Amino acid sequence: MTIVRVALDIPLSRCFDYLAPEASATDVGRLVRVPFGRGEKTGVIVAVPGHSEQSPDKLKPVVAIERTLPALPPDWLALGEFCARYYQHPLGAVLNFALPPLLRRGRLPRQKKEKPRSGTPPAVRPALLAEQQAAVDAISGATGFMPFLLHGVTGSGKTEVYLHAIEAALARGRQALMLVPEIALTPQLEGRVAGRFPGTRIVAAHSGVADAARARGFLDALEGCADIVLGTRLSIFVPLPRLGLIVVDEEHDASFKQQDGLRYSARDVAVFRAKQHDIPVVLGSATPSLESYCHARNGRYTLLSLTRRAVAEAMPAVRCIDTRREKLQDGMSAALLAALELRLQRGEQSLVFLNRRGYAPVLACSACGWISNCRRCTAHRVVHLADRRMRCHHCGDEAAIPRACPDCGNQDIHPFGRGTQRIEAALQDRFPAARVLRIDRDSASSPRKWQALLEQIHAGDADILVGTQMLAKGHDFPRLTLVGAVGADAALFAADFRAPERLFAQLMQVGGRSGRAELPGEVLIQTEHPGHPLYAALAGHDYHHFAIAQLAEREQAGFPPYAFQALLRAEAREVAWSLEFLSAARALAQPLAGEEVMLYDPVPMRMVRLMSLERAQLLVESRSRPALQTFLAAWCNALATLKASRRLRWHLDVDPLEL
DNA sequence: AGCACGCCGACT
DNA sequence: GTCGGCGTGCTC
Repeated sequence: MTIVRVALDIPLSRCFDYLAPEASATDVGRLVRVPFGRGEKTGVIVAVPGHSEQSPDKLKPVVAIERTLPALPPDWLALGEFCARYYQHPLGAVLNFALPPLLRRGRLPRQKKEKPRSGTPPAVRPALLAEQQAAVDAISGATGFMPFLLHGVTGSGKTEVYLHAIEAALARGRQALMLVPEIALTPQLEGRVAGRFPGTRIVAAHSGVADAARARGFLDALEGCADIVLGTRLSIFVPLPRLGLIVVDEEHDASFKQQDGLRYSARDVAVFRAKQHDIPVVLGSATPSLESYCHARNGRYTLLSLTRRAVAEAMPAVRCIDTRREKLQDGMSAALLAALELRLQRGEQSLVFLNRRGYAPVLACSACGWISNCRRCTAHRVVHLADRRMRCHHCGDEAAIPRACPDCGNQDIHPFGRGTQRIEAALQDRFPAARVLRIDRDSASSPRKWQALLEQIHAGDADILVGTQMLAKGHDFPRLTLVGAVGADAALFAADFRAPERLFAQLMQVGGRSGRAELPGEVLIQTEHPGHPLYAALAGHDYHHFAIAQLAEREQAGFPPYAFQALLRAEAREVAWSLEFLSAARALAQPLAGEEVMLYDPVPMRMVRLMSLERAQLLVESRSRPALQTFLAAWCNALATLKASRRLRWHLDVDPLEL
């Protein structure tokens, strides 16, 4: 009697065996409907083992094996098994996550006639600079697994390198996979790729794609008829039998790391997958993650550099404005205001960058010390003057702005600090004739509104943009010649050891928005630490200097990438319960952690309360990834047996981005 | 995760 | 005497 081993989407790491009289080894990778408990579930056949550990009388027969779909290939299952092992997540849950929702439910997309893509002639291929050509040659010439770090300054034409490398892969009859950080960036990229490769089947894979289309794309890729898959982090799980190249654009971007469920890093999984397929992988960025840069320096990755802007133009002039001696006007220095005025006179656009939306981050009573705290989170409710409400940016808790202090009745309550709305209002007040446009998650709340704002900017219907990091990514504003950064210092001395890395990348990215076309750009950074090495490196456009200094600090402190980390987090109604669980988990870990694994003490999280749950975490660290992996596997096993683990929510985050 | 079983408090 | 609370255990 044939036995099939099935991975099911339940929070258990083991698989379940079933009887399947007509099954054979060719059914590995097929979806299967099985009885489970009182009901039925859909799972994936991961093996057809000769024997079962389970006593034969306990084995139930499968309901049906889905044979109209092609079986998922062994390498796809192996990818899932790797993720399950590495991220300590149940295999069934990983495979379920990797499948498009429609297939997950055992449904098939309606066979859609392939709409023939217009046979427009390929878009013109701009001539490559020598550096670009060298990068393309290196990537296309790679045989077998080879990770590249493509470090290219803003405007150096990284995308052109990707497209050439993809072209070479297609010419060899292979498929290409390209990952980008955000959905918002895929449509324009899709257009560019489609224009470049007419006659190829391009599949978009991200959460914005409708269920049927997503399943269709998945199956097309699986059957080998899709040539290029383009998408966000989840597209790393699209099966590609002829895969020949993986590209991860903006590889430093935090959105490649999933922050719930299967907490995987699509960038890291991409490298694994390239190794698995024995193909090259290109990680591209103007500000590479220190992890990738470290690999490039120690020779594990090949560094490809694009140092020159493809369109002949200078890098923007970056300058610090020392705000220590000055009385700021609405948070802005005289120098910044003068620079804005100059752009207004010249009819050029400016951008004031400030990573804080709302009017003011907090409302406070001057008499009794009352503060607009959120009822559910350890956070302040932010003043939104536009709709006269105060709102928590973490949980959405909101209320009307009170006329008087809720505690003492004092009418003298004030907003403190400033956000984009306040800067917008101040600028409008100061430059009444200027068209000030605010771009943040409030003003660009839907794709339609975002699109409208973009069109407004491009049409030249805006003089001063006030925006958050939303504006930093992927958009060109030809008439933008000034970027002013306000309130950047906050990240300089933040508790998170990755904060400087993020700040540098962010300022580099937002600075890169200025000075395209023939107009030279200028970046002004308001700071109380004008001599800080981070700003000096930024002014010198010297990523390497900054990165090397940061790596030295990290090595000194024993932080990643010189150590590997995992975080056990717990959340409960009271932080004491979370801490109690973590203490028990730590006790359990003690005998499992050898010399090489370091256990820290459980601590409340920096923002203890979120959505009425109080959180704590326990950091585990090792210089050796294998040692950490071995430990985590054993620990996870033990944790499952801990009965306290069922009374609260907990999860393990391997390679966490935020501590 | 679901879903049963199972043993202790307030209700017709 | 029952209804129902959620602690504990199992699912091939």
